[in-house]
Amino acid sequence: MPSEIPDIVISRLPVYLRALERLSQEGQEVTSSHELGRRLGISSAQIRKDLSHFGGFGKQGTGYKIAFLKDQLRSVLKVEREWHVALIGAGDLGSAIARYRGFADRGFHIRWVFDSAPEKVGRKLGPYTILPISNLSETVRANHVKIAMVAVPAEYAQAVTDTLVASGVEAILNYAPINLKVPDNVHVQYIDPVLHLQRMTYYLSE
Amino acid sequence: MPSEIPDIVISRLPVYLRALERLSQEGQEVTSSHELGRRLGISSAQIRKDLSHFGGFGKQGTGYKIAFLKDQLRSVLKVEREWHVALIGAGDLGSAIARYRGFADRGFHIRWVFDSAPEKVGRKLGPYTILPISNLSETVRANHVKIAMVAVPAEYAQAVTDTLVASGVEAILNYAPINLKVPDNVHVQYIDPVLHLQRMTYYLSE
DNA sequence: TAGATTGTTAATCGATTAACAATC
DNA sequence: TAGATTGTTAATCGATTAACAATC
Repeated sequence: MPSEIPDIVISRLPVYLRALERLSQEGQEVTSSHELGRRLGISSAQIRKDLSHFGGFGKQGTGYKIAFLKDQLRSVLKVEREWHVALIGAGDLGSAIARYRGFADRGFHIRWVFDSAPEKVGRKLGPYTILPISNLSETVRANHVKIAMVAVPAEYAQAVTDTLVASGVEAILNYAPINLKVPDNVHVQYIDPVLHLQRMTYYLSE
Repeated sequence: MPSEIPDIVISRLPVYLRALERLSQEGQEVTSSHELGRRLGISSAQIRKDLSHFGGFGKQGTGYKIAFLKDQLRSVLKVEREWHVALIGAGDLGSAIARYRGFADRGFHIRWVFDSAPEKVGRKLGPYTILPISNLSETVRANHVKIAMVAVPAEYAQAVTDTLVASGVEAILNYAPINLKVPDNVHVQYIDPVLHLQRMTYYLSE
C-alpha cells in the first residue's frame, strides 16, 4: 500500500541507494544501519524504520547484504528500468543539462529536446536535434513520456508545464525559479542552487 | 538570537524571497500571507509564523509591503551583499556551472575555478583561467573565501572539502554524489538532480 | 464602522529517537 | 554461547495548523 508511506521516507531512499552503490563500488558486501547512518549523518534507528516500511531486508546480528538491499531499493523506487525523458528549453541551462552525462549514467535518458526559438530548432545540441515546441504535446503523447525537465525562463514555465500535464507527463524536474501548479497526480521537484546558497549565507559570520 | 530559529524556517526564506521578487517584477506592491501561500502551496499560517521569528513585517488588515519585506529578508539572509565563490572542478559539470549566469545574476560571483588536471590548468573557461588545485588553500585563505562549490568526482570530494574547511570556507555547495563530513560550524548543501528524479519514479504507475 | 489580515497562542499532527525482545 | 544487529513499539520531540484577539 505505497500511498501510506510518508513522502519524507521516500525522499531518503535514493540517498540510501546512492550510499549502497558507493559501498559496493568500494568492494564491501555487507553493511549495517549503524555504518550507513554514520556515513550519511542519519540515525541508525531512522534507517531501520524507513527500510521496514518495505519489508525485512536485513538479518539480526549480521546487517544487510548490500547487493540485495540495492536491488530491493531499486525496485521499490522503480529505477531498475531505464527511463526516457523530455527536456524543454535549450538555452544556457538546457544545453548544460543536455550535455551532462550524469543523467544517462544513472538510467535517465534524455531523448527529446525542445525549444521555442525558431533559430534553434533543427540545430544539434550534443547528440540531439532541437525540436520545435509546437511538437511537444504530440511527441509526449505518442511516446508515453512520463518524465520531463523544464529549463525555460520563469515566465514560460507554467505554460510549458500545463502542456506537459495535459499530454500525460507525471513527473517534472523544474529548473525554473518558480513554483508550478499541477494536479495532485503529478509530481514536481525543484532545482535552484541559488536557494541553497542563500540558505547557507544566513549562517555566515562576516 | 539567530541560533534558536529552526533551520527548516531558514530554508523557506529564500523561497519567500524569490516569490516576492517575482511579485514585484509583476508590478505588485503589496501582498498577504494568503496570496503568498496560494502561490507557493504553503499555508498562510506557516508563512506568518516563519516571518514572525524575525519581526513584525506586516500590518493588520493590509498585509506586507513587498519592497520592504524583500529588503528585510535579503538582510536576514545576508544576500543584500555580493558574495565571491570558488569553484573546484572544471570537468563537464564544473564547466556548466562556470558558464551558467544564474549565480552572478543573484549575487553569487564565481571568481576562481580550480582543477587538478595539468592539461586544464591555464586554459580559459568562460571568463576564468583555470587554476591548479595546489593553489586552492592559499587562494581561499588570502581572499577570505567563505563559499565554495564542489564539482569534482565523488572520490576526491572529501579531500577537497577538507582542504576548503582547513582554509576557512564555511559554506559548501556540493555537486558530488556523496555525503561530506564537515565540522559543525561548516554548512553543506547538496545538489543531485538524479535523487529528485528517483524520488518521483516511485510514484509513477507504468 | 465593517472587512481584512496580522502576530501569536494552544492544539494537533507527524516524524524522530530510544529501547528492547527476537534472533542470527 | 556471547556479541551484534535487526524490526518494532512506545516515548519524545518538533513542526504545522487552527483559531482568535488586536488593529489597520
